[in-house]
Amino acid sequence: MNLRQLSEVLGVSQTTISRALNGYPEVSEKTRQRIEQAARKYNYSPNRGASTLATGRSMTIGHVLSEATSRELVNPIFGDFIAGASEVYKANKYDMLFSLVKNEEESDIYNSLLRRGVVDGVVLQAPKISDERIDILEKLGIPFVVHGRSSRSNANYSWVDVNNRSAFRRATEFLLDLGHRKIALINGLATLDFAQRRYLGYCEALESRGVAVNGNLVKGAEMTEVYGYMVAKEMLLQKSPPTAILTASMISAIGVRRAVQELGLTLGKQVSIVTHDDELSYLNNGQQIPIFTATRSSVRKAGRIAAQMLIDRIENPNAPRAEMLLEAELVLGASTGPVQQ
Amino acid sequence: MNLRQLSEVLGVSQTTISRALNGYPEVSEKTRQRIEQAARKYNYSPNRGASTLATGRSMTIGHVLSEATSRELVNPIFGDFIAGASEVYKANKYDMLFSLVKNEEESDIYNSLLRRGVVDGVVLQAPKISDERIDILEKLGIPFVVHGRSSRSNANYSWVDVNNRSAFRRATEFLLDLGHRKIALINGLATLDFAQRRYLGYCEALESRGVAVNGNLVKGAEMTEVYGYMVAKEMLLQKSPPTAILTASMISAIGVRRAVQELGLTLGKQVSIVTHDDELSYLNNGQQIPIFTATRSSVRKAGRIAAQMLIDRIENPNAPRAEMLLEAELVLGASTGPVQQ
DNA sequence: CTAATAATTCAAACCGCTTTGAAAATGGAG
DNA sequence: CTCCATTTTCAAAGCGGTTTGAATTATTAG
Repeated sequence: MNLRQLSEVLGVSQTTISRALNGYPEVSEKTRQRIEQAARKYNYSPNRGASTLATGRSMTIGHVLSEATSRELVNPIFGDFIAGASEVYKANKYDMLFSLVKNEEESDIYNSLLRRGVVDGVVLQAPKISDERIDILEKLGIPFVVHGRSSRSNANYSWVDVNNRSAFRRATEFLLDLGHRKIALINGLATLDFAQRRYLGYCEALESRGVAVNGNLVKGAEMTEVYGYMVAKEMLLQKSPPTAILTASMISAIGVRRAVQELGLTLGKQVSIVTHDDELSYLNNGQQIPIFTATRSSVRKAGRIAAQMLIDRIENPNAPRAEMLLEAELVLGASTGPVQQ
Repeated sequence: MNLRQLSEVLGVSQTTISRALNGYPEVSEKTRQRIEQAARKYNYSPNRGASTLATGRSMTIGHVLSEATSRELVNPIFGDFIAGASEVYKANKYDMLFSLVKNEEESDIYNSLLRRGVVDGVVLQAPKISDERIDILEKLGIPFVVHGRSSRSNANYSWVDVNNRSAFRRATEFLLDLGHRKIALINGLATLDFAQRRYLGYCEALESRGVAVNGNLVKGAEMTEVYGYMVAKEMLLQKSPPTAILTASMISAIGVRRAVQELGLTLGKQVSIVTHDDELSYLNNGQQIPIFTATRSSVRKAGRIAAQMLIDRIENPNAPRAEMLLEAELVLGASTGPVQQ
């Protein structure tokens, strides 16, 4: 059933139907009722291609996820982030388009999505410290929102981010307070902005207490379980092993725990761990007492906020850029304790 | 730059350009070259809304993910599955549309996506033993492919699935061979088809060796780390605890491991674990020697296959339904050993 | 060199919706 | 009851492609 057919059935012009269904005031309440009822009865919804063409709006938002060219890695937080975003999209009648691209194709895809009128805006994830994508999007003039920030960019864009720096400063200070001095950081990929900020927070805390940053105790790569395991094991076997480890995600923390236990050490005794907990739905950090002491911030919430910001930008292009800095909680769990002599 | 503008610049009709770009034979190779070059130069791509309208094809495939109404849970395998699918979509110039819906809205969404011409087909994930969605899709006449199967449905649909039954039969037999008789199963949600099949495989193996299935040793729910932990702990504290545990995913296996270790037991000694490994990119099952003995099958590969099947169905609606049963490998890891006296 | 055929190119119709500017219907005031 | 202002409805013009059937040009045969 299309618009013309419905208009014939109802004996009313297509204009009137369109107006009635899109909430324009030029149609009487009585007619609107009648039309809405008929639309339901005959199972009519406007064709997407046609309305896109007529309005110039696709009612679709793009999420582009780039995978490292080397290893084909999917970010574990991805699922929860877009789950949050898609709640908001649905409420606002947007659809979500998803593209997975190799790094080197990423600039093209934006151009292509925009040019073809496939999306009305995009969400940028996992920005690098210096990220040319932001400039590309700025230049193309697509509405976009960044999940995270890009430190070196001086473009004026909208973003949602966790206060990674202060979270990791606090986490490090907490470990210092427990007497730890050899504190390792098993970070995310060093080129990513969030990892950089966490590193800065970590350094700040150490330096404020007069503890020198030891390069051997800082590593970063994609946050897999195996990576956490490998690095932790290596560090713990050094002649002067760390007594505490900060790690960038629950997944890598699980790997670190495996290494600790394999070496016959006990969590919270010989080795303390603090991680960052994105509150992934399938990976709760324990129940009453968290498994890991953690800096905690819901990535799903971040998804919701990013989605709403983007919709606002799309529907009101002249509004000023929005910024939202989410503070992480520091929750105390079973994985930390005072340093042992 | 749109088609009309490009045609004016080139001094060629719109028809010719469209044909040249879409690979029709009615245009000379020389003209085609010239047009393709110009398209690149002027950054022209056909508008999606317009071509959707003209062709009736949206070149978009929908993935609908339903979240349990009670707990807002995102399936951890989701990311890798769609990563696989989206490789294939990209190669075939399809886009991927993603909807997260509450269970009760799921039937509507298909109707809506189809009616509005938003997608050309959909992928159905996590089918239940008895799943009305399959009938809905059948009735609507949308091309679709199921990731998994629905045992009670007698509809004739295309699917890709892991041989869950034989995988878990083999895994159970393997544990029996090691002398285990008290073997627990920590399964996925009992309403899901894959969980049912795994349960059947488990029962088959036990019964073939004359071991009775003990209802206290079989549980199922969403596969989170915490769930694995809780159930394992409870079971291991029974008066007659299991000596081996089968679990449905790496995530829950990690929870089981936590319980085992917390009770001061050793993996592969007092307690053996076999899990199913979907080969998630961020959760490798160890390196040289797998952490867990596991039935292994790449969910990313399943995503690729499902995508290709669906594209085939869309482009060739009369082709017979396709079925693909992937056999899981049984890989030996460090989490299993002979039963202890 | 012309006629017949094949290879290209073209103008126009169509896909289904939104939206404009004009026309018709309704209501209120004089 | 007429006239004017206000509501309500309408026909038609896009939006930007694809595709059909006709017209043009190039090629080959006679």
